[in-house]
Amino acid sequence: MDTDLPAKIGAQHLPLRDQVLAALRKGIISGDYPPGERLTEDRLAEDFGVSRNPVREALRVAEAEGFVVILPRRGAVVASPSSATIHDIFAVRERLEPLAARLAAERAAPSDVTSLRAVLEQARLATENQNLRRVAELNSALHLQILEISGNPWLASIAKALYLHVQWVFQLTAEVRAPHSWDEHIKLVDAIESGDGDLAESVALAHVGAASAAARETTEGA
Amino acid sequence: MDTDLPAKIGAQHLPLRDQVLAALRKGIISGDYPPGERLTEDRLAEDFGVSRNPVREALRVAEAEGFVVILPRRGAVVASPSSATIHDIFAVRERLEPLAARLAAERAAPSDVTSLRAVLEQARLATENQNLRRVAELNSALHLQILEISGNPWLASIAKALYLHVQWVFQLTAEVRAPHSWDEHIKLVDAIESGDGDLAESVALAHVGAASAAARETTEGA
DNA sequence: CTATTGTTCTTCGTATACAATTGTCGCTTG
DNA sequence: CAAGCGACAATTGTATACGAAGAACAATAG
Repeated sequence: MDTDLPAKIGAQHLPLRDQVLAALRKGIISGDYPPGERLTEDRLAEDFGVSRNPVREALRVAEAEGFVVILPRRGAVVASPSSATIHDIFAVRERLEPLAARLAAERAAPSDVTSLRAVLEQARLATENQNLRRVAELNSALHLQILEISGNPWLASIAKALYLHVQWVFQLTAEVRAPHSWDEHIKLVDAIESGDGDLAESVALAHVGAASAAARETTEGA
Repeated sequence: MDTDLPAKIGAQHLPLRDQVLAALRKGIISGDYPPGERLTEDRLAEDFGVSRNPVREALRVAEAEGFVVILPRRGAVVASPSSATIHDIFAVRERLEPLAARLAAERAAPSDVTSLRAVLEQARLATENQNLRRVAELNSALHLQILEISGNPWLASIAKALYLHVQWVFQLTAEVRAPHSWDEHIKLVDAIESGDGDLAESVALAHVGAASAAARETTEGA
């Protein structure tokens, strides 16, 4: 059962705590560590084949990111995203993603646009091949690229963290919504290429608004 | 030279790392640890009278919050907020604070409003007494209370972190701007009390927009 | 049968010790 | 005299050890 993460990462000389943090995030998002699961330091240390120190540091960051809650002297448990949490996260996203789209439109270099179009093209191919997993990956890549192009590291960092949580919830609810966002993504890239900030912002708002509504719909009953 | 922070905090049974984190944040914001300063773990451990472990965990969180930059195998240095950083932070704040004001207006209970008015009254007294430091504190308290009233913990957490950075920069540039925001704060609380989300949002936008412009003005040359 | 108390056990919090790496200073050599 | 090489010192990365606090469970008394 030993995950033996150093083998996975390869010869990269990244600090262990970063590898642990990445593995922990992945384990939580993928559902391997389901919400409410107790995460004792010893257990994680054994799972990852490291000592408790890197685990502790990773847990502290995971707490700051909202993936786990740490109770003093009680240990860490995987957070349980409620429908209220989803609602709150989307409320923030509805403000930040449009801002990112606007900034991206105002700053995008031609190379940025070609890069976005490349992702779009790959997504089209993946859609034809019914490879939903790949489509979801490319959707994430598109959003993350737009955040980078915005040129605002703070905005990118915050929105990225929120996006991770959205992916987590979608994973838990087995929601996909990949085909639906297809047209919207094209329009979004078009708007960014045009350099029209207002247009990009409104398109992004409609896009994230639709996703928000869909998320509300699927999680409201939970 | 020993800060001896446990004595300051008192009999509170908070984990050491949290006390270290708070002291570290305070030291950075106050300017005791100026931007660019190297923060070796041993030095901080000695400054605070604890071992390196709590320091390491605090540094990790401080890095996630953007107060320090950690280079692998090179150690931590206090971040150096550039004018671009200020610009980026305010760009995000201009979206989040108005959202918080809107939500606060839509959710505020009468007790919340009386609490806000109490802060406002204290601020008025402090202004009369020329106690600028106290006025700044109360300004912070007002903003933080509105964030809490919004009822969105994610929004509150993110905006709070951004606000800390704004305070930091204002501290570094010796900017005060306390009297200016007086009228705006009254209008903001009025809007929240009225329950008009649109109004509260627009007032907050004008408020943070003014602060943003002032910040740009003072830091642009730096 | 239930409630309360005492004990045990798990788990965290902190400190100390050791290994690995990197930057720096000095020396040598072209 | 400059440039490169090597050794040393300093600092981080990781592991291990010990002490303390809280929770769970069992036993006993009412």
